[in-house]
Amino acid sequence: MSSAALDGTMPSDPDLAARGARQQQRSRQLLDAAARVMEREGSQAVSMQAVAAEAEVSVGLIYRYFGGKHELLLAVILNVLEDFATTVPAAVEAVGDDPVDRLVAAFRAYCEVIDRHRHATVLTYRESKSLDEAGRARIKQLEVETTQPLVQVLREGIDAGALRPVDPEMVAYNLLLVAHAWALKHWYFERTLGFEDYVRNQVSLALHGLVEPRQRRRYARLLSAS
Amino acid sequence: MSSAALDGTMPSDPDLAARGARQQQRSRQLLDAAARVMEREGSQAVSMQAVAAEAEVSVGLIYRYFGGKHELLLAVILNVLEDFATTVPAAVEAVGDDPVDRLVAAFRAYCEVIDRHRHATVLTYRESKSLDEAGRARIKQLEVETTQPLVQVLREGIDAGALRPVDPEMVAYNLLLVAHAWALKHWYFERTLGFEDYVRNQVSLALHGLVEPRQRRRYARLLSAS
DNA sequence: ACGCTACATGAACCTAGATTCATTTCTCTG
DNA sequence: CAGAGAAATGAATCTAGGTTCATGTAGCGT
Repeated sequence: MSSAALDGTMPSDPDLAARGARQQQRSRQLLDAAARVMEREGSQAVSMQAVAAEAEVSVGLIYRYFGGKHELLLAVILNVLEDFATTVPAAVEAVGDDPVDRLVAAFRAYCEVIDRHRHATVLTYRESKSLDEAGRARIKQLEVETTQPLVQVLREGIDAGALRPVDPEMVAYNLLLVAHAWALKHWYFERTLGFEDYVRNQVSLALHGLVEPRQRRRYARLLSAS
Repeated sequence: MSSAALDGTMPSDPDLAARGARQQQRSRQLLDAAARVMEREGSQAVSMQAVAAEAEVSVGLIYRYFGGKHELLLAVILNVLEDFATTVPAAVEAVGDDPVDRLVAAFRAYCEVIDRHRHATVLTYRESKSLDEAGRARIKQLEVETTQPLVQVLREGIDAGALRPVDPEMVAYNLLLVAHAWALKHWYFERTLGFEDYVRNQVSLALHGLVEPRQRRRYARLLSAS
Protein backbone atom coordinates (compact mmCIF):
# COMPACT_ATOMS: atom_id res chain seq x y z
CA MET A 1 0.00 0.00 0.00
CA SER A 2 3.04 2.21 -0.21
CA SER A 3 3.43 2.99 -3.89
CA ALA A 4 1.75 6.27 -4.65
CA ALA A 5 1.91 5.47 -8.33
CA LEU A 6 -0.79 2.91 -7.85
CA ASP A 7 -3.46 5.53 -7.94
CA GLY A 8 -3.15 9.21 -8.63
CA THR A 9 -6.05 9.93 -6.35
CA MET A 10 -4.38 8.34 -3.40
CA PRO A 11 -1.85 10.82 -2.06
CA SER A 12 1.34 9.63 -0.48
CA ASP A 13 1.92 9.98 3.23
CA PRO A 14 4.20 13.01 2.84
CA ASP A 15 1.44 14.66 0.85
CA LEU A 16 -1.06 14.03 3.54
CA ALA A 17 1.31 15.40 6.10
CA ALA A 18 1.97 18.52 4.06
CA ARG A 19 -1.70 19.09 3.48
CA GLY A 20 -2.43 18.55 7.13
CA ALA A 21 0.21 21.06 8.08
CA ARG A 22 -1.20 23.69 5.72
CA GLN A 23 -4.68 23.13 7.03
CA GLN A 24 -3.44 23.41 10.56
CA GLN A 25 -1.86 26.70 9.71
CA ARG A 26 -5.00 28.02 8.07
CA SER A 27 -7.09 27.02 11.05
CA ARG A 28 -4.79 28.88 13.33
CA GLN A 29 -4.82 31.92 11.07
CA LEU A 30 -8.61 31.99 11.17
CA LEU A 31 -8.72 31.42 14.90
CA ASP A 32 -6.29 34.25 15.48
CA ALA A 33 -8.28 36.50 13.21
CA ALA A 34 -11.44 35.72 15.14
CA ALA A 35 -9.67 36.53 18.36
CA ARG A 36 -8.42 39.79 16.91
CA VAL A 37 -11.88 40.84 15.78
CA MET A 38 -13.21 40.31 19.27
CA GLU A 39 -10.35 42.37 20.51
CA ARG A 40 -11.13 45.22 18.17
CA GLU A 41 -14.91 45.12 18.17
CA GLY A 42 -14.73 44.81 21.90
CA SER A 43 -18.16 44.20 23.16
CA GLN A 44 -19.92 43.99 19.80
CA ALA A 45 -21.05 40.67 18.48
CA VAL A 46 -18.65 39.04 16.08
CA SER A 47 -19.98 38.42 12.57
CA MET A 48 -18.58 35.89 10.16
CA GLN A 49 -18.05 38.61 7.59
CA ALA A 50 -15.99 40.56 10.08
CA VAL A 51 -13.81 37.55 10.83
CA ALA A 52 -13.39 36.87 7.12
CA ALA A 53 -12.38 40.46 6.50
CA GLU A 54 -9.92 40.38 9.37
CA ALA A 55 -8.33 37.17 8.14
CA GLU A 56 -8.37 38.56 4.61
CA VAL A 57 -10.15 35.51 3.28
CA SER A 58 -13.66 34.90 2.00
CA VAL A 59 -16.54 33.95 4.24
CA GLY A 60 -16.89 30.64 2.50
CA LEU A 61 -13.45 29.57 3.53
CA ILE A 62 -14.31 29.70 7.18
CA TYR A 63 -16.99 27.13 6.53
CA ARG A 64 -14.43 24.79 5.06
CA TYR A 65 -12.36 24.86 8.23
CA PHE A 66 -15.08 25.22 10.82
CA GLY A 67 -18.53 23.87 10.40
CA GLY A 68 -20.16 27.18 11.16
CA LYS A 69 -20.21 30.03 13.58
CA HIS A 70 -20.85 27.86 16.59
CA GLU A 71 -17.84 25.71 15.96
CA LEU A 72 -15.63 28.70 15.38
CA LEU A 73 -16.77 30.16 18.65
CA LEU A 74 -16.24 26.89 20.42
CA ALA A 75 -12.76 26.62 18.93
CA VAL A 76 -11.81 30.05 20.20
CA ILE A 77 -12.99 29.21 23.67
CA LEU A 78 -11.34 25.80 23.72
CA ASN A 79 -8.14 27.46 22.64
CA VAL A 80 -8.11 29.47 25.86
CA LEU A 81 -8.88 26.45 27.96
CA GLU A 82 -6.02 24.58 26.34
CA ASP A 83 -3.71 27.41 27.23
CA PHE A 84 -4.69 26.90 30.87
CA ALA A 85 -4.13 23.20 30.60
CA THR A 86 -0.56 23.61 29.43
CA THR A 87 0.54 26.84 31.10
CA VAL A 88 -0.65 26.35 34.64
CA PRO A 89 0.83 22.93 35.40
CA ALA A 90 4.11 24.02 33.83
CA ALA A 91 4.25 27.10 36.03
CA VAL A 92 3.56 25.03 39.13
CA GLU A 93 6.28 22.56 38.36
CA ALA A 94 8.80 25.25 37.52
CA VAL A 95 8.67 26.82 40.95
CA GLY A 96 9.79 24.21 43.39
CA ASP A 97 8.31 22.35 46.32
CA ASP A 98 6.98 24.92 48.72
CA PRO A 99 3.19 24.56 48.67
CA VAL A 100 2.50 28.26 49.07
CA ASP A 101 4.93 29.16 46.32
CA ARG A 102 3.24 26.61 44.14
CA LEU A 103 -0.16 28.06 44.91
CA VAL A 104 0.99 31.54 44.06
CA ALA A 105 2.63 30.35 40.86
CA ALA A 106 -0.57 28.61 39.81
CA PHE A 107 -2.68 31.66 40.48
CA ARG A 108 -0.28 33.94 38.69
CA ALA A 109 -0.23 31.63 35.68
CA TYR A 110 -4.03 31.74 35.60
CA CYS A 111 -3.98 35.49 35.57
CA GLU A 112 -1.41 35.57 32.81
CA VAL A 113 -3.47 33.28 30.61
CA ILE A 114 -6.51 35.43 31.21
CA ASP A 115 -4.58 38.54 30.41
CA ARG A 116 -3.42 36.98 27.15
CA HIS A 117 -7.00 36.16 26.20
CA ARG A 118 -8.87 38.93 27.87
CA HIS A 119 -11.53 39.37 25.23
CA ALA A 120 -11.99 35.69 24.58
CA THR A 121 -12.62 35.24 28.30
CA VAL A 122 -15.39 37.79 28.24
CA LEU A 123 -16.69 36.07 25.14
CA THR A 124 -17.00 32.83 27.04
CA TYR A 125 -19.44 34.44 29.43
CA ARG A 126 -21.27 36.25 26.68
CA GLU A 127 -21.67 33.66 24.00
CA SER A 128 -21.80 30.28 25.68
CA LYS A 129 -25.54 30.59 25.31
CA SER A 130 -25.33 30.28 21.54
CA LEU A 131 -23.61 26.91 21.76
CA ASP A 132 -25.53 23.68 21.81
CA GLU A 133 -25.82 21.72 25.01
CA ALA A 134 -22.92 19.47 24.06
CA GLY A 135 -20.62 22.43 23.52
CA ARG A 136 -21.57 24.03 26.79
CA ALA A 137 -21.08 20.78 28.63
CA ARG A 138 -17.65 20.43 27.09
CA ILE A 139 -16.66 23.90 28.24
CA LYS A 140 -17.93 23.36 31.76
CA GLN A 141 -16.11 20.08 31.91
CA LEU A 142 -12.84 21.63 30.77
CA GLU A 143 -13.24 24.59 33.08
CA VAL A 144 -13.57 22.23 36.00
CA GLU A 145 -10.50 20.31 34.89
CA THR A 146 -8.74 23.61 34.60
CA THR A 147 -9.18 24.20 38.31
CA GLN A 148 -7.68 20.85 39.21
CA PRO A 149 -4.08 22.07 39.47
CA LEU A 150 -5.26 24.67 41.94
CA VAL A 151 -7.25 22.13 43.90
CA GLN A 152 -4.18 19.95 43.90
CA VAL A 153 -1.78 22.55 45.29
CA LEU A 154 -4.36 23.62 47.85
CA ARG A 155 -4.62 20.03 49.07
CA GLU A 156 -0.86 19.76 49.25
CA GLY A 157 -0.69 22.95 51.23
CA ILE A 158 -3.34 21.84 53.66
CA ASP A 159 -1.78 18.42 54.13
CA ALA A 160 1.60 20.02 54.72
CA GLY A 161 0.07 22.21 57.40
CA ALA A 162 0.95 25.38 55.54
CA LEU A 163 -2.66 26.27 54.76
CA ARG A 164 -5.79 26.29 56.88
CA PRO A 165 -8.17 23.40 56.25
CA VAL A 166 -10.47 25.13 53.77
CA ASP A 167 -12.70 23.60 51.11
CA PRO A 168 -10.19 23.29 48.26
CA GLU A 169 -12.79 23.14 45.55
CA MET A 170 -14.56 26.28 46.57
CA VAL A 171 -11.36 28.17 47.13
CA ALA A 172 -9.97 27.07 43.77
CA TYR A 173 -13.06 28.34 42.02
CA ASN A 174 -12.83 31.59 43.92
CA LEU A 175 -9.32 32.07 42.67
CA LEU A 176 -10.37 31.21 39.15
CA LEU A 177 -13.05 33.84 39.41
CA VAL A 178 -10.69 36.46 40.68
CA ALA A 179 -8.52 35.74 37.66
CA HIS A 180 -11.55 35.96 35.36
CA ALA A 181 -12.44 39.22 37.03
CA TRP A 182 -9.32 40.75 35.58
CA ALA A 183 -11.03 40.34 32.21
CA LEU A 184 -14.66 40.78 33.23
CA LYS A 185 -14.19 43.90 35.26
CA HIS A 186 -11.15 45.26 33.53
CA TRP A 187 -12.88 48.58 32.97
CA TYR A 188 -13.06 48.93 36.72
CA PHE A 189 -9.74 47.63 37.94
CA GLU A 190 -7.60 49.28 35.29
CA ARG A 191 -8.55 52.64 36.74
CA THR A 192 -6.36 52.01 39.73
CA LEU A 193 -4.29 48.88 39.15
CA GLY A 194 -1.87 47.52 36.62
CA PHE A 195 -1.60 43.81 36.00
CA GLU A 196 1.24 43.32 38.46
CA ASP A 197 -0.49 45.28 41.21
CA TYR A 198 -3.64 43.33 40.66
CA VAL A 199 -1.91 39.99 40.99
CA ARG A 200 0.13 41.03 43.98
CA ASN A 201 -2.82 42.48 45.84
CA GLN A 202 -5.00 39.49 45.17
CA VAL A 203 -2.25 37.11 46.20
CA SER A 204 -1.76 39.00 49.41
CA LEU A 205 -5.45 39.05 50.20
CA ALA A 206 -5.98 35.40 49.37
CA LEU A 207 -2.98 34.20 51.34
CA HIS A 208 -4.08 36.16 54.39
CA GLY A 209 -7.21 34.08 54.25
CA LEU A 210 -5.45 30.81 53.58
CA VAL A 211 -2.07 30.56 55.25
CA GLU A 212 -1.98 28.88 58.62
CA PRO A 213 -1.31 31.64 61.20
CA ARG A 214 1.79 29.86 62.45
CA GLN A 215 3.32 30.00 58.99
CA ARG A 216 2.66 33.66 58.39
CA ARG A 217 6.14 34.92 59.01
CA ARG A 218 7.65 32.54 56.52
CA TYR A 219 5.62 34.05 53.69
CA ALA A 220 5.79 37.68 54.69
CA ARG A 221 7.08 38.67 51.26
CA LEU A 222 3.94 37.31 49.60
CA LEU A 223 1.58 38.64 52.21
CA SER A 224 2.48 42.27 51.84
CA ALA A 225 0.36 44.17 49.36
CA SER A 226 1.77 46.44 46.66
CA MET B 1 -58.36 75.47 36.92
CA SER B 2 -60.08 72.72 38.84
CA SER B 3 -63.26 72.11 36.88
CA ALA B 4 -62.72 69.20 34.55
CA ALA B 5 -65.80 70.28 32.63
CA LEU B 6 -63.80 73.11 31.13
CA ASP B 7 -62.26 70.84 28.57
CA GLY B 8 -62.96 67.19 27.97
CA THR B 9 -59.48 66.65 26.61
CA MET B 10 -57.78 67.88 29.73
CA PRO B 11 -57.90 65.08 32.29
CA SER B 12 -58.10 65.92 35.95
CA ASP B 13 -55.24 65.18 38.31
CA PRO B 14 -56.90 62.07 39.74
CA ASP B 15 -57.24 60.76 36.19
CA LEU B 16 -53.61 61.31 35.56
CA ALA B 17 -52.71 59.57 38.77
CA ALA B 18 -54.94 56.62 37.99
CA ARG B 19 -53.49 56.33 34.53
CA GLY B 20 -50.00 56.54 35.92
CA ALA B 21 -50.73 53.80 38.39
CA ARG B 22 -52.15 51.52 35.72
CA GLN B 23 -49.15 52.08 33.51
CA GLN B 24 -46.82 51.43 36.39
CA GLN B 25 -48.56 48.16 36.98
CA ARG B 26 -48.37 47.15 33.33
CA SER B 27 -44.67 47.94 33.22
CA ARG B 28 -44.08 45.77 36.22
CA GLN B 29 -46.13 42.96 34.75
CA LEU B 30 -44.05 43.05 31.58
CA LEU B 31 -40.81 43.29 33.50
CA ASP B 32 -41.74 40.31 35.61
CA ALA B 33 -42.72 38.36 32.55
CA ALA B 34 -39.38 39.13 30.93
CA ALA B 35 -37.61 37.95 34.05
CA ARG B 36 -39.68 34.78 34.06
CA VAL B 37 -38.85 33.98 30.46
CA MET B 38 -35.17 34.29 31.19
CA GLU B 39 -35.72 31.98 34.08
CA ARG B 40 -37.45 29.37 31.96
CA GLU B 41 -35.44 29.64 28.76
CA GLY B 42 -32.36 29.57 30.88
CA SER B 43 -29.47 30.26 28.64
CA GLN B 44 -31.36 30.85 25.42
CA ALA B 45 -31.70 34.35 24.09
CA VAL B 46 -34.91 36.06 25.04
CA SER B 47 -37.15 37.01 22.13
CA MET B 48 -39.81 39.68 22.27
CA GLN B 49 -42.39 37.17 21.13
CA ALA B 50 -41.48 34.91 24.03
CA VAL B 51 -41.85 37.75 26.51
CA ALA B 52 -45.18 38.73 25.02
CA ALA B 53 -46.42 35.16 25.24
CA GLU B 54 -45.29 34.88 28.83
CA ALA B 55 -47.02 38.12 29.81
CA GLU B 56 -50.08 37.05 27.80
CA VAL B 57 -50.11 40.28 25.86
CA SER B 58 -49.26 41.15 22.27
CA VAL B 59 -45.79 42.05 21.07
CA GLY B 60 -46.95 45.50 20.14
CA LEU B 61 -47.86 46.33 23.68
CA ILE B 62 -44.32 45.91 24.86
CA TYR B 63 -43.33 48.64 22.45
CA ARG B 64 -45.83 51.00 24.07
CA TYR B 65 -44.22 50.57 27.47
CA PHE B 66 -40.62 50.10 26.48
CA GLY B 67 -39.07 51.64 23.44
CA GLY B 68 -37.72 48.35 22.17
CA LYS B 69 -35.78 45.31 23.13
CA HIS B 70 -32.80 47.25 24.37
CA GLU B 71 -34.82 49.30 26.78
CA LEU B 72 -36.63 46.26 28.09
CA LEU B 73 -33.32 44.58 28.70
CA LEU B 74 -31.95 47.65 30.36
CA ALA B 75 -35.03 47.89 32.56
CA VAL B 76 -34.63 44.31 33.74
CA ILE B 77 -31.01 44.92 34.62
CA LEU B 78 -31.69 48.24 36.33
CA ASN B 79 -34.38 46.53 38.34
CA VAL B 80 -31.76 44.27 39.88
CA LEU B 81 -29.43 47.15 40.58
CA GLU B 82 -32.25 49.01 42.31
CA ASP B 83 -32.83 46.03 44.51
CA PHE B 84 -29.21 46.26 45.62
CA ALA B 85 -29.55 49.95 46.27
CA THR B 86 -32.45 49.46 48.66
CA THR B 87 -31.75 46.06 50.19
CA VAL B 88 -28.08 46.34 51.06
CA PRO B 89 -28.08 49.61 53.00
CA ALA B 90 -31.18 48.50 54.88
CA ALA B 91 -29.52 45.26 55.89
CA VAL B 92 -26.42 47.09 57.08
CA GLU B 93 -28.40 49.51 59.20
CA ALA B 94 -30.55 46.78 60.68
CA VAL B 95 -27.65 44.94 62.22
CA GLY B 96 -26.03 47.30 64.67
CA ASP B 97 -22.68 48.98 65.08
CA ASP B 98 -20.06 46.29 64.98
CA PRO B 99 -18.12 46.83 61.77
CA VAL B 100 -17.57 43.15 61.09
CA ASP B 101 -21.22 42.35 61.66
CA ARG B 102 -22.08 45.15 59.27
CA LEU B 103 -19.71 43.78 56.67
CA VAL B 104 -21.18 40.33 56.94
CA ALA B 105 -24.72 41.72 56.76
CA ALA B 106 -23.85 43.67 53.64
CA PHE B 107 -22.31 40.66 51.94
CA ARG B 108 -25.19 38.43 52.88
CA ALA B 109 -27.67 40.98 51.54
CA TYR B 110 -25.74 41.03 48.26
CA CYS B 111 -25.97 37.31 47.97
CA GLU B 112 -29.67 37.33 48.71
CA VAL B 113 -30.36 39.88 46.00
CA ILE B 114 -28.34 37.83 43.54
CA ASP B 115 -30.20 34.70 44.54
CA ARG B 116 -33.50 36.47 43.95
CA HIS B 117 -32.40 37.54 40.46
CA ARG B 118 -30.12 34.72 39.54
CA HIS B 119 -30.98 34.61 35.86
CA ALA B 120 -31.11 38.35 35.42
CA THR B 121 -27.61 38.52 36.86
CA VAL B 122 -26.31 36.09 34.27
CA LEU B 123 -28.19 38.11 31.68
CA THR B 124 -26.26 41.20 32.67
CA TYR B 125 -23.02 39.51 31.72
CA ARG B 126 -24.47 38.02 28.58
CA GLU B 127 -26.40 40.83 27.05
CA SER B 128 -24.75 44.06 28.09
CA LYS B 129 -23.10 43.97 24.69
CA SER B 130 -26.40 44.59 22.92
CA LEU B 131 -26.97 47.85 24.78
CA ASP B 132 -25.75 51.14 23.43
CA GLU B 133 -22.79 52.86 25.02
CA ALA B 134 -25.04 55.04 27.16
CA GLY B 135 -26.85 52.04 28.61
CA ARG B 136 -23.64 50.22 29.36
CA ALA B 137 -22.19 53.28 31.01
CA ARG B 138 -25.30 53.60 33.15
CA ILE B 139 -24.99 50.01 34.31
CA LYS B 140 -21.33 50.33 35.13
CA GLN B 141 -21.99 53.51 37.01
CA LEU B 142 -24.76 51.90 39.06
CA GLU B 143 -22.73 48.79 39.67
CA VAL B 144 -19.97 50.91 41.11
CA GLU B 145 -22.43 52.77 43.29
CA THR B 146 -23.76 49.44 44.38
CA THR B 147 -20.40 48.56 45.88
CA GLN B 148 -20.27 51.75 47.91
CA PRO B 149 -22.00 50.36 51.00
CA LEU B 150 -19.39 47.61 51.07
CA VAL B 151 -16.57 50.08 50.60
CA GLN B 152 -18.08 52.11 53.40
CA VAL B 153 -18.27 49.31 55.95
CA LEU B 154 -14.80 48.16 55.00
CA ARG B 155 -13.46 51.64 55.70
CA GLU B 156 -15.26 51.74 59.02
CA GLY B 157 -13.82 48.38 59.92
CA ILE B 158 -10.31 49.42 59.02
CA ASP B 159 -10.58 52.72 60.86
CA ALA B 160 -11.92 50.93 63.91
CA GLY B 161 -8.95 48.60 63.83
CA ALA B 162 -11.12 45.56 63.36
CA LEU B 163 -9.93 44.88 59.82
CA ARG B 164 -6.50 44.83 58.27
CA PRO B 165 -5.66 47.86 56.14
CA VAL B 166 -6.65 46.44 52.76
CA ASP B 167 -7.65 48.29 49.58
CA PRO B 168 -11.39 48.70 50.26
CA GLU B 169 -12.32 49.19 46.65
CA MET B 170 -10.65 46.06 45.43
CA VAL B 171 -11.95 43.98 48.28
CA ALA B 172 -15.48 45.29 47.81
CA TYR B 173 -15.40 44.31 44.18
CA ASN B 174 -14.06 40.91 45.10
CA LEU B 175 -16.97 40.36 47.40
CA LEU B 176 -19.38 41.55 44.75
CA LEU B 177 -17.87 39.03 42.38
CA VAL B 178 -18.15 36.21 44.84
CA ALA B 179 -21.81 37.08 45.17
CA HIS B 180 -22.19 37.18 41.38
CA ALA B 181 -20.46 33.83 41.24
CA TRP B 182 -23.41 32.30 43.01
CA ALA B 183 -25.36 33.06 39.83
CA LEU B 184 -22.60 32.71 37.24
CA LYS B 185 -21.27 29.40 38.47
CA HIS B 186 -24.39 28.05 40.02
CA TRP B 187 -24.13 24.88 37.97
CA TYR B 188 -20.86 24.23 39.76
CA PHE B 189 -21.51 25.28 43.33
CA GLU B 190 -24.95 23.77 43.64
CA ARG B 191 -23.39 20.33 43.32
CA THR B 192 -21.96 20.62 46.79
CA LEU B 193 -23.39 23.68 48.50
CA GLY B 194 -26.75 25.14 49.36
CA PHE B 195 -27.24 28.88 49.56
CA GLU B 196 -26.61 29.04 53.29
CA ASP B 197 -23.46 26.95 53.10
CA TYR B 198 -22.18 29.08 50.29
CA VAL B 199 -22.66 32.28 52.20
CA ARG B 200 -21.23 30.91 55.42
CA ASN B 201 -18.17 29.46 53.74
CA GLN B 202 -17.46 32.59 51.78
CA VAL B 203 -17.91 34.75 54.86
CA SER B 204 -15.53 32.58 56.79
CA LEU B 205 -12.93 32.63 54.05
CA ALA B 206 -13.19 36.35 53.47
CA LEU B 207 -13.03 37.26 57.12
CA HIS B 208 -9.96 35.12 57.63
CA GLY B 209 -8.33 37.35 55.07
CA LEU B 210 -9.68 40.58 56.48
CA VAL B 211 -10.02 40.54 60.24
CA GLU B 212 -7.11 41.95 62.20
CA PRO B 213 -5.40 38.95 63.88
CA ARG B 214 -5.87 40.47 67.32
CA GLN B 215 -9.62 40.56 66.82
CA ARG B 216 -9.96 37.01 65.63
CA ARG B 217 -11.33 35.54 68.82
CA ARG B 218 -14.12 38.04 68.99
CA TYR B 219 -15.53 36.86 65.68
CA ALA B 220 -14.95 33.15 66.07
CA ARG B 221 -18.58 32.38 65.30
CA LEU B 222 -18.29 34.01 61.86
CA LEU B 223 -14.88 32.59 61.10
CA SER B 224 -15.83 28.95 61.40
CA ALA B 225 -16.93 27.35 58.14
CA SER B 226 -20.06 25.22 57.77
C1' DA C 1 -76.62 55.58 23.94
C1' DC C 2 -72.73 58.30 21.72
C1' DG C 3 -68.50 59.53 20.80
C1' DC C 4 -63.86 60.15 22.16
C1' DT C 5 -59.54 58.72 23.63
C1' DA C 6 -56.35 55.55 25.39
C1' DC C 7 -55.30 50.84 25.28
C1' DA C 8 -54.32 46.62 22.81
C1' DT C 9 -53.70 43.34 18.92
C1' DG C 10 -50.79 40.48 15.75
C1' DA C 11 -49.92 39.67 10.87
C1' DA C 12 -46.87 41.75 7.66
C1' DC C 13 -42.61 43.90 7.00
C1' DC C 14 -37.60 44.64 7.37
C1' DT C 15 -32.88 43.85 8.51
C1' DA C 16 -28.64 41.86 9.94
C1' DG C 17 -26.03 38.41 9.35
C1' DA C 18 -25.38 33.17 8.83
C1' DT C 19 -25.08 29.84 5.25
C1' DT C 20 -24.69 27.96 0.51
C1' DC C 21 -22.78 26.75 -3.90
C1' DA C 22 -21.65 27.66 -8.81
C1' DT C 23 -17.55 29.43 -10.36
C1' DT C 24 -12.59 30.64 -10.47
C1' DT C 25 -7.80 30.17 -9.07
C1' DC C 26 -4.07 27.48 -7.32
C1' DT C 27 -0.88 23.46 -6.99
C1' DC C 28 0.79 19.66 -7.84
C1' DT C 29 1.85 15.09 -10.70
C1' DG C 30 2.88 12.70 -14.90
C1' DC D 1 2.50 21.89 -20.11
C1' DA D 2 -2.02 19.50 -19.47
C1' DG D 3 -5.48 18.79 -16.44
C1' DA D 4 -7.22 16.66 -11.99
C1' DG D 5 -8.23 17.64 -7.67
C1' DA D 6 -7.95 20.89 -3.80
C1' DA D 7 -8.46 25.45 -2.18
C1' DA D 8 -10.73 29.74 -2.26
C1' DT D 9 -14.16 33.13 -3.68
C1' DG D 10 -18.31 36.13 -2.77
C1' DA D 11 -22.83 37.22 -4.62
C1' DA D 12 -27.16 35.24 -3.83
C1' DT D 13 -30.12 32.93 -0.55
C1' DC D 14 -32.37 32.04 3.73
C1' DT D 15 -33.98 32.91 8.29
C1' DA D 16 -34.77 34.37 12.94
C1' DG D 17 -36.59 37.67 15.26
C1' DG D 18 -37.15 42.84 16.08
C1' DT D 19 -40.26 46.48 14.68
C1' DT D 20 -44.34 48.74 12.66
C1' DC D 21 -49.00 50.03 11.93
C1' DA D 22 -53.76 49.44 10.22
C1' DT D 23 -57.31 47.69 12.74
C1' DG D 24 -59.97 46.60 16.70
C1' DT D 25 -61.92 47.10 21.71
C1' DA D 26 -62.88 49.05 26.39
C1' DG D 27 -63.69 52.64 29.53
C1' DC D 28 -65.72 56.92 30.66
C1' DG D 29 -67.69 61.60 30.63
C1' DT D 30 -71.74 63.84 28.67
